[in-house]
Amino acid sequence: MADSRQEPQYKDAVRGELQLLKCAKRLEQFSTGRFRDGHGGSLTRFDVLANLSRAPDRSLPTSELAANLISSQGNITRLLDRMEADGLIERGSHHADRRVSVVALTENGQTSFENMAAEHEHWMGEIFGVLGESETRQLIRLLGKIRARIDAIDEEQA
Amino acid sequence: MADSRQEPQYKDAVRGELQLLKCAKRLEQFSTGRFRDGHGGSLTRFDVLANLSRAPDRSLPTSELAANLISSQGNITRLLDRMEADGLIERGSHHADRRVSVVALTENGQTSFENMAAEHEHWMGEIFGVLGESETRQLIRLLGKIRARIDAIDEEQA
DNA sequence: GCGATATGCTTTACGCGTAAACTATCAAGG
DNA sequence: CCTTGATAGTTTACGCGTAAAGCATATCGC
Repeated sequence: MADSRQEPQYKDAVRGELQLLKCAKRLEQFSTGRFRDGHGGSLTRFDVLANLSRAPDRSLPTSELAANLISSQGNITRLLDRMEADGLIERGSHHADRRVSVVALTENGQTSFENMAAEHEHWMGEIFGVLGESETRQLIRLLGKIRARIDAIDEEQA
Repeated sequence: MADSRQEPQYKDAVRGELQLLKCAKRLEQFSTGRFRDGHGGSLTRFDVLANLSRAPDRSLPTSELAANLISSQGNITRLLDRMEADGLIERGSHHADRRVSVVALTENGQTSFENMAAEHEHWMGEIFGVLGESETRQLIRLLGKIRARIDAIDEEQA
């Protein structure tokens, strides 16, 4: 901080950030838009369904969902409220710990998820097809490095 | 759609999407968090200030701002309401067309922007420093291809 | 001119993100 | 026991995104 020299790299860094954010926003817009038009869903709802569908008995405590989605606890509550109202999930109680509420996929939620997943995979294939396999893996690798770096910086500060 | 063959590429495509979205969300979280702690701002507010700062006389009609930010007109109104309340911008009227409201940076907004910009550049340098120059450019290139592909697909459908 | 239409912005209703305060429950140590 | 502290969820207040309806003003074709 004492030394405020301008490394040439910095300009590309800001360009990189912009490109990254815009690209992600565009992608999210694309997916959410398609989900909205087809089913009632959004990308986040899809993510919830995907997590539940992968879970051992298609159910998870709320807190584990919150950990997988990058979203705060408080938000999950309302999200699940709406999804429960739409009949995609059900909330039950944990046998041993009365604090936790267990979220389970309904039949309806499961089939809804399967339809969405198939479409979603198709779209992503169309989009990432523009990069070859090796470029896609390259992209994944670079993004991973960025993410790890951010995590590291945040930990330093803490 | 008739042919639902599973190309091996598809799996990497979905992985790529996830990685992209998570990385971007993480980055936005990082920047917004730092801006919030330091100044009152957020990444979006910063973007508004940046656009105004680059404009010929530090002012732009609302509609042009809306075009540069990826955000709907309706949202801009409230965003500018808050920023005006915070004394960062001022709204005036257009000399010829009484429909348009012209947004201008205040002194306060300009200095606030300069501080934010310096910090922001520093953070991005720290983060993207983990990639070399060539990898950063590579990342920018790949993201550009993805974005162009999405635009192309959307246009096809339209 | 003047009605139809387009444009710029605001308003409204809502989805989804955060942080922070609150409630209920559980687990541990005196 | 029973306080003390951690943990699971909910609630609240708010920022910021969308779409759609509404209002004022311009503009175009008659």
